[in-house]
Formats: sequence, structure tokens, C-alpha cells
Amino acid sequence: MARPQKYNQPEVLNAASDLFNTQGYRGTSIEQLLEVTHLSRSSLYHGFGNKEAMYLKVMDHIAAESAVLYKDLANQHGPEDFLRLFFQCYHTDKLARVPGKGCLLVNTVVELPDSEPALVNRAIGYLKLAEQSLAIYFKNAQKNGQLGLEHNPKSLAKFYMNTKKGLMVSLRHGTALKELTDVIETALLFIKPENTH
Amino acid sequence: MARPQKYNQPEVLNAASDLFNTQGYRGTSIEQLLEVTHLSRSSLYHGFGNKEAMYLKVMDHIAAESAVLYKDLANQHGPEDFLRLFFQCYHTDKLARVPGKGCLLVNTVVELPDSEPALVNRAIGYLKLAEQSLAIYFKNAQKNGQLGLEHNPKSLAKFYMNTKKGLMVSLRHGTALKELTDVIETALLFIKPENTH
DNA sequence: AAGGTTTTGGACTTTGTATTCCAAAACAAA
DNA sequence: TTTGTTTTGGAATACAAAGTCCAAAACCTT
Repeated sequence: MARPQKYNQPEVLNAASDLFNTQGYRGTSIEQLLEVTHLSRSSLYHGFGNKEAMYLKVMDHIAAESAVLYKDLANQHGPEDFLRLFFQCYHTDKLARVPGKGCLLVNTVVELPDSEPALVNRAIGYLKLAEQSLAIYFKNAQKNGQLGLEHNPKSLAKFYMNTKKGLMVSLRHGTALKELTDVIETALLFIKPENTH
Repeated sequence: MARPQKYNQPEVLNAASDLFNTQGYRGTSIEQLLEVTHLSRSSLYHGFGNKEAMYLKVMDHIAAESAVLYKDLANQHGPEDFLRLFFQCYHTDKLARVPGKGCLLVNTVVELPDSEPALVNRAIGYLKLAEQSLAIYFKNAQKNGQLGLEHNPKSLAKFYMNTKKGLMVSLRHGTALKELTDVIETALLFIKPENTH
């Protein structure tokens, strides 16, 4: 019909995601978003609504990206390696284009209190989804004989999601990767075949 | 010499702590601090400097309170009970006057990025201190025969501090206590005598 | 090439927030 | 009671940030 958009939506969302991830929702101004996205004020408000709506789109965007990576990992690895990669993806993979700043979902639920329920609820939803996916993975692993039947898949999923959240906090405040690896290896002792619970 | 202060410093710090804990540093305005502390603007700035300095004082205050509680727990309980109480104190004890809002230190390192180094560094310092205290506890527990010698006190301290951070995140986004307890019990399996690592 | 629709640039408005400042009030000491 | 010092109230300042709006530019369609 008419003039096409000059900008590329996924690129804009990536840039915005990095900035939000680094500085937080409240710590990021529209001015800064305009800088990193190379959008004009009008384009941003016309194309995304407002700051809150943009943040929602950013969360949807990274959740979709994460889901793809997650499925790859789940299909290609047994429990131990899968969890190791699941834990490490935030400081090794493309998931963290801005290394050392943790996970946008965890940052969101911690930074934003009840005054921003839409953002928090969206983040909580994705975190729950991740936990459910983990539980399903563990159930399948038990069927395949890769995981001992003494474990409870749901409890295990809760526990490892909790470990992940802790790692995201530690990562954000600058803990050395060596120490994170230590935590990861300790947590993985749980599901090693030689141990019984 | 002259007119004495009308307000009580610890009470003011408690009120400010609750508000910061609930809403975050950036989400809390001076106006709101004046309300909950019943201070006048002049008194706040005269007595505490500014918002940043007040937040530092609040962190020092709650760290001191936590240290007292921590020592009590450490002196009176063996590893399993001690850890259970250590984990639970944020939703059962007076440490959390505002229940369900997590831990101010964890909230601080997640909410505030590099733009507020003074606040973040103070929080990191206290978190490291807590980890060191845990490691010392575990070392002593090994001497007393309350903890198996197969464990590495430092690694165990890192792991359980990580678990604690994860719990503080989950707590903040409204996870049911029952689920938190599940995570705690899973994490405690590590140090139960019947299991070997 | 021309028309019509959408994007875009930039100025403007509004709101909220941290901080300063001065004078008046309160109180201890003499 | 008077003096001197400190706290306190409230107005004023300075600044940043979210969001609006209108006219001009871009470009697909015909």
C-alpha cells in the first residue's frame, strides 16, 4: 500500500532486549532505546505502543528464541549434559548477547513489584513454562532409562529451576565462571547414577 | 546542647527497609519514604544524606540484624536443621517484616546495574560474607562429626548460597511456600548421612 | 508520473522526582 | 528567662523522562 518500515523488527527487539537486560526496565529510558534501536520516537511509539508494550514484546521474543535452543538441547543430550548446557547457556551461548547480565525473566520478577503486574505475570508465565518443560524432560528420561526412577520429575524440575535462578543472580553480580561451574557440578551430583536418594 | 531528634533511627530504618524491599530502590520515591518514616524532608536529608546513603544505611542495618539471627541458628542447630531454618527465615521470621518480597541484598544486585556501584558492591560484600560464614559453619560441623568428611565446605557453601538466592527469587514472584519447601527438602538431601557423594 | 497512505522527525507538553534552601520552631544549657 | 544550637516544615529549584502531535518525507500502487 504505502511506505514500508525502514527497520527490522527482530533486530530492534534484540537491541532493546540487551539494553533492558543490562539496565533493567526502570533503568532504561526511551531516549536510550531510541539510540540502540536507531528508531525515531514516532516509530517506536507507532510500532510498539509504549515502553511497557515494548518490554512485553521483548520478553516474548527472547522466550521464543530460548524455546528453540531448549528443544535442541533436550533432543540431543542425556540428563547430565543437558542440564550442564541448560545452566551454561546464559554465559556461553548466543542467548546472552550481553554476557554477565543474567536472565531477563529473572531480572524482571525481581526488579518489578506489584506496580507492573502485566510485565511480572508474563515473566512468571514463561518461568513456569520452563519448569514444566524440565519436568517433562525428566519424565521422558526416566522412560528412556537415562534417569533413576527414585527421582520425582516435578520436584527435580523445581529444584533445578531454583538452581538456575540462583545462578542467574550470581551471574548478574559478577561471580566468576569458575565458581558458577562449581555450583553446577555440585547440583549435578544429584542425578548421577551412583548416588541414591 | 540543643534540640534532640524526634525520630528513632532503627524504626526509621526498618520502615525504609520494608519499603525498599517491597518496591525496589528505583521504584521507591522520597515522597513515599517520608510517608512511611514520618520524617520531614529536611530531617531525612539532614539525618541520612540522600536516597543512596539512606539505602546503604538500610543495608547495613538489616545485615547487622541478620548476623545476630544467623549466629543464634548456627549455635543451636546441626547442619540439616540449621539450613532449614536458614532457608525459611525469610518467610517465617521477623527478618521478613514484609513477607513474600525476598531479600534486600538479592533484590539489590539484580535490580541495580553498574550505574549504582556503591549500592551493588555493598550488597555483594554482605552476600560474600554470608557465604564465608556458611563455609565456616560446615567446617566446624565436620569437626563435630555432624557433617560427612566427603563434603567440601566451600563448595557446599557456594551451593547452598546459590539455592538461597534461587529461593529468594521464587519467593519474590509469589511461589507457594509448599513449593519452596519442596525445593528446600530436595536440596537438603545432599547432606543427609545416608547419601554419599 | 501522480496520488494516497504510512512512516518518520522533531518540537512540545506534562508529570514526577531528587535535592536545596531559608526561616521558624523546639529544646538544652546558662 | 534568655541564649545558642539543632531540628524541622514547606516552598522553590532543577532536571529527567514518558508520551503526544502535526507536518513533511518516503514509497508502493495505479
